[in-house]
Amino acid sequence: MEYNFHEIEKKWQKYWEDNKTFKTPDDLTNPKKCYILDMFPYPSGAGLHVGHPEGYTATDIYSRYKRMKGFNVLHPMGWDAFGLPAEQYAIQTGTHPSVTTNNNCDTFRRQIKELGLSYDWDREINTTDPKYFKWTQWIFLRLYNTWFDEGLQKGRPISELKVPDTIRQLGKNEIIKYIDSRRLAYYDNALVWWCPNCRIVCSNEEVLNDGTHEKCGNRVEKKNLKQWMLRIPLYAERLLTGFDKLEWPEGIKEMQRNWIGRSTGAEVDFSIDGLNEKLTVFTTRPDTLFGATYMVIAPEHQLTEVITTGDRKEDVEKYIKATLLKSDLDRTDLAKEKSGVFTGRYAVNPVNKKLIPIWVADYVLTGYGTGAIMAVPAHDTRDFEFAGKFSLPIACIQDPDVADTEQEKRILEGNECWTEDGKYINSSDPSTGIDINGLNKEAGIQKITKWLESRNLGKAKVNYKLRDWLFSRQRYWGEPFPVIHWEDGEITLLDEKELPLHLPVMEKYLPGETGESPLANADNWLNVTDNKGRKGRRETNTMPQWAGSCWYYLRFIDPKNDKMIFDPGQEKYWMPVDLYIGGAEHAVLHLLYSRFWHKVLYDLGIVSTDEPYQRLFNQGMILAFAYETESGMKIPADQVVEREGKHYHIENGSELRQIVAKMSKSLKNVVNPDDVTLKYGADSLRLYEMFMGPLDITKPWDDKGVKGVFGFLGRAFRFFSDPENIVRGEEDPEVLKGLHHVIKKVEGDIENLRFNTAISAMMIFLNLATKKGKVTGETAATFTKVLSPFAPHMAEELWHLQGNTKTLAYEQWPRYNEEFLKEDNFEYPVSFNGKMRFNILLPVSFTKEEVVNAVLADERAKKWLGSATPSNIIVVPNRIVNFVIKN
RNA sequence: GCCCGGAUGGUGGAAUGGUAGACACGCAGGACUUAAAAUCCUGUGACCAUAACGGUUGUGCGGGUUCAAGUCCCGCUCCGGGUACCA
Repeated sequence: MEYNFHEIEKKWQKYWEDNKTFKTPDDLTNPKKCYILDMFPYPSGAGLHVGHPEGYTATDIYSRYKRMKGFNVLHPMGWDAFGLPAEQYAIQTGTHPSVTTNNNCDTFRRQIKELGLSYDWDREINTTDPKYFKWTQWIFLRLYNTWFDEGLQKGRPISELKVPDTIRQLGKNEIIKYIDSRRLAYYDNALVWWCPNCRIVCSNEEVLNDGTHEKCGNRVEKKNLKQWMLRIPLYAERLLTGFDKLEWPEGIKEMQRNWIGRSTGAEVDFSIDGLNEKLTVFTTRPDTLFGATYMVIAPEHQLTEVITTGDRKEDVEKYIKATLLKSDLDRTDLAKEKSGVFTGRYAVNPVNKKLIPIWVADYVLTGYGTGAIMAVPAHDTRDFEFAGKFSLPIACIQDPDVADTEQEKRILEGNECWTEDGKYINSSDPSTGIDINGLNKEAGIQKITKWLESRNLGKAKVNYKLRDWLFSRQRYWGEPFPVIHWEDGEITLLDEKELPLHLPVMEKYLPGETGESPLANADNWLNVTDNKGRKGRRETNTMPQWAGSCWYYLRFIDPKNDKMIFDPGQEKYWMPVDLYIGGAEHAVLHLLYSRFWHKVLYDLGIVSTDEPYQRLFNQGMILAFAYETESGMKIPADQVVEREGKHYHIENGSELRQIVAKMSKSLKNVVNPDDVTLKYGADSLRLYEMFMGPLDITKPWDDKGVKGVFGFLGRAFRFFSDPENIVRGEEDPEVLKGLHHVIKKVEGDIENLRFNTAISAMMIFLNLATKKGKVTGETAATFTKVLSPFAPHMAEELWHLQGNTKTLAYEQWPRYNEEFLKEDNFEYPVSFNGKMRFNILLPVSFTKEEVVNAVLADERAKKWLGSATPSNIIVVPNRIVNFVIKN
């Protein structure tokens, strides 16, 4: 029978849909459960590209396999549908973003269904649906009403926060201020990049070197905007320790650890000469205090103005202005040439009471530590560079552990920077009573930190790179904050019962010129009056796209519940997510934010697990071939012709190099899954996506490769659908061995997400079966089951042709029998000094001695051994024989 | 610069420290066909050699550990991703 994939695929997709084959079981008594999740997509107008089906196919195979293994499987799909493109389109055309979004979702849903993925479509969710974002807003209320108890390392309801009496005495305003300062969500000014042309806040990476916006080329400016922020750094420690139990790729854990950026050190207070202020610095090297010869504060530091003396004001102000104009990248670029100005003021070094000058420089950042540093040029490369440029003193306080005496001399004289370990010198002062001379780094840090703490001059301190999360956008198409700002300055949140707060319908979606969200123009929606006549305005910022994706896995558990965020019993059954697959581009942000929310919900008793995603896997990017000339000029794929495996320019005939690059319109190398499905069918697309290589690596799409798996499916179908090939009676032992081998191999490979080798094992079996020409009906049925997670349409069709009337989706996964896998003989590779020379077939039961004797009796061994006597003979049973000959 | 990942035939890739190149693409030859496509069969790392057998070499580069290294260790080169002076 010919392999008519179009007909087969249409037929079974309809069957699955009509019969709701993949509806999640309601019976929660089955102890075997598996929650398998894809990172849900943003439904762009461009439709699916071949990168999407990679992860989706992987989870689909895993889901189908787990069902056959008797698991209750939860495998849902939905849309992360808030986002800029729909809003931009609305600005241009006036079409409401929900219309665009729904159209895009329809396209995505159709395309995904055409791939035969076994989602439970009854659980589809959409982050832009008010029934969904009602609960996103609900979580925001929780964040706002939670504080972090550092002692218990746990989030707690704000009602449990004790306000100190000293604050209480200061009155209502101070109490509110205190409470607000402890909430996980707070409202504050934040300095952000603003593009006046696009009327949008830009991220650092969107701002180019020359200070222009990468999207429009216009100059951006720094703007202070009122923003919602989330105190994620409070959870830094929990986010770090949570990794321990998780089955995540080590590299991803490492990237998140680096992002959180824990560092230990000390905070040290410096008093300021002539002012009743102190300057606190964070340092990882309190041991180098004696080497601190100047200080630097960030231009944005709140004390900069106070510290600057009259005669220096002009210079400092000029410098601050210049800094504000630079993009962050610019600031770092100029870092090669460090810049800074003297404030005219001096600080007192607490260890020796020496006066050291205070400078302002943009290499010190406000966002990290305390925004001020003590500079130790002799032992910090940045400080060394800066001191060199501005002729500041360099005091070496550590005799370096270095063998090179010339280098040692340079370091001691302050002509070279030393950041490694060594023995302290010049590090004592009788007047303050501290002496660490002779100690090494570790001991020095300990001693001086203790000394600082005993004198109340500083304390040990852990610092994180992780910063507060800027959690608002000046956009229309996002979740509205359930927040009202009253005329008297009070901020209140809507009551739970008032949710969801809908987005108003508008005619114009353009943001305001001043950085205000388009919502500021929705007068009817915006202005509110309470029952006492007090006037207020709703929050006009909306939440970032992260909000919806931070918790969607929880809603899938009980997506239609309109009474609660989800049913706790069902949550307890399904959580945590057992397998989570998505692109590595979300390695840090999405996963970190999502873990943070989850931990807050856990602390509040809303979810039952501390971590959301037990096992994580990142699929690699799919690239495509592209072509370039000898000189490296890129040639669009439609201008390239292939002859005898080589590539030539269609016009001038010059030979081109095949390279691997990202798919892009300009290179004309974008692959659309619809084209592949049309030509080869969904099963072939699925199979090729998996056969290309390991799931986690970056790999190029090759249309020719699809032909390979298409050929395999065609051969398989023709062979197993032909009654002449299916016989009764005993199975051929070789076929039986092959069959049980493939069951075992595919099973192990699916568990380890190594689908490429599973497919090649199936190819090997098919090659064997076709060579034999005949298999039993039982073998055919078993192989059909093994193939079914990979090529489900074809497998259902074969299953049907084999006389079955029900779907095979819930058939039991075949069990392999080790007995059939046993070999009688093993073909030993025999090597001499590690070089393989020949093979010899011997019974597996042979002892080492028997093996050696059998090999020595072989003519070929005599040839390689010659007259020499082996000094050693290594026999690894059923693996290798190696003769060691010394010459 | 730093962090993470990678480098194996013409191509994608396979290989618990134990026969490097499974499986597939491509290519070459053959069968079928008036012909092509499709399908099927055979060969295919490179080099040397042959009537045939065979041999040498080979996993980015240089060292090392080991009876044995694509795999482990040290030092590099190049490529991809992330990040931007993190005190």
